[in-house]
Amino acid sequence: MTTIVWFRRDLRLGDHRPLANAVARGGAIVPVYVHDDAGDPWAPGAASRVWLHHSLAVLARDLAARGSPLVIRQGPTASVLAALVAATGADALAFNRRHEPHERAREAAVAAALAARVALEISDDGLLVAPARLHTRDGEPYRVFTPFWQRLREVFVAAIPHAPPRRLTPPPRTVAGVPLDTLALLPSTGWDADVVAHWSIGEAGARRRLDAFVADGIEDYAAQRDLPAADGVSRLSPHLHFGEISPRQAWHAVAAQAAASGRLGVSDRAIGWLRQLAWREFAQHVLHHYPATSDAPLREDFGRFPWVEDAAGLAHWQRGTTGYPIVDAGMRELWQTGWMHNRVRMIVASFLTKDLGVHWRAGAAWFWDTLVDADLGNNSFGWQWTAGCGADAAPYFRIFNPILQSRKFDPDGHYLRRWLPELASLPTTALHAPWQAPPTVLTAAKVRPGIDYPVPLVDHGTARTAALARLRQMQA
DNA sequence: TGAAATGTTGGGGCG
DNA sequence: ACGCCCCAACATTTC
Repeated sequence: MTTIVWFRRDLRLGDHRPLANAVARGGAIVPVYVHDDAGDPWAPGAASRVWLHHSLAVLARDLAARGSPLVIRQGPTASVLAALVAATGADALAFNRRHEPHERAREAAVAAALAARVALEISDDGLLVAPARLHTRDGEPYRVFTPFWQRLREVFVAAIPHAPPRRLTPPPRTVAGVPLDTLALLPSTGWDADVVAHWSIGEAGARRRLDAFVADGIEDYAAQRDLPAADGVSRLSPHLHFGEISPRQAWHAVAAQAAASGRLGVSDRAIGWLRQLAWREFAQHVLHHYPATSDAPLREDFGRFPWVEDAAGLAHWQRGTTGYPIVDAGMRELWQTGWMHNRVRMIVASFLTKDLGVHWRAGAAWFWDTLVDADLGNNSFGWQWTAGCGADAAPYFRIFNPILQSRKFDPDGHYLRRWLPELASLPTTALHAPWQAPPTVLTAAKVRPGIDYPVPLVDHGTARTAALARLRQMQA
């Protein structure tokens, strides 16, 4: 009995059903990763590739330590796996589903090539609940979050996650693979060192972060989560995207912490974080049911929205030189760390799609390349939500005022000063909108408008009016 | 998981 | 003392 376990975005040993089932059944296990970007319109971006490299390295080390090394191969997935089946005489192929359109196509190709030759054991550990299990009374997919969340809480049963296997039986004959470096996931220029330094990539690091957050952070989450200067969010998104922990493990950790502190259920404050986990779940389900939404608006009337061609504006937004400090701080945090606080993601996304009128796909593409947690479901969902064309979307007219948001959520300016050192000497009153400050204040802080820090790309009031006019144009 | 525009109210300055 | 106005504070509606 030999099982091939095909690893994808489930780069962990704990709470991994394909692996746990294979171990329980007995026999040899061949862990495999197949690198196959050809033809994938949403192949991982630069930041994701960096994370993937390091996460694979950790997984390979952990698998080797348990007795069956990771086999890395590249090429068309179906033929690579077929070759492995032939070489190992495997009886079963076990893997976790993914819900991106291109990944579902890969799964179909694999099934077509191998269903007659091996048993296919397909799990869905990337989600709390399989998409087919959650639907409205009419049998339709949910398109509004609140009823989705209520139903999810009824359907999902928190179970104790599978423990990681201690020992894996290798196949009788060593299976050849390629070295990880062959995949060339890392950039040649070395920009990735700064990004990697901000994280502890891999299953053990993910577990530590989850445990630390549940122990120390979750009770303050409701009060801190919207403050980008605070260390108030879990920062688990890249670990969840790559499957270094599962959402079930995350949910269980919260529930176990509640039980350990003698509560009957999860506290109201911790529920707020589980709710965020459910937004992730919702985004995955939406992409599953509406696979075109990585590229096309869910709301079809937005198909004729008059987006603005503004290459220069887009470039300023990407580089963090819009002249709006909260926008620029966020974009620089993204560039330097591969991550951005979610409150700031909403602000920068609103600025791009509404103040500049640039198509949400341009923003989604930039995030895709620069975020270490880039995830097709979450990214497409989030951008469509902001643009007003997605599921449970903010009404189009809900336009963020970057100055008010900045004053409200970074009142002391710690976040702005951290990412915009050229403004650090400004008094807090002037920090959120430097162009409004008296010249004497700017001079004293050594800020020359247009030289040390850009003047605003647009006037928000004017830009807002123009954005509302574009909406009326669409509706006309 | 908005913000601006508009409406309402009530305290206080002032003639 | 009274009416008038201003406007902050808050509420509602509108985008």
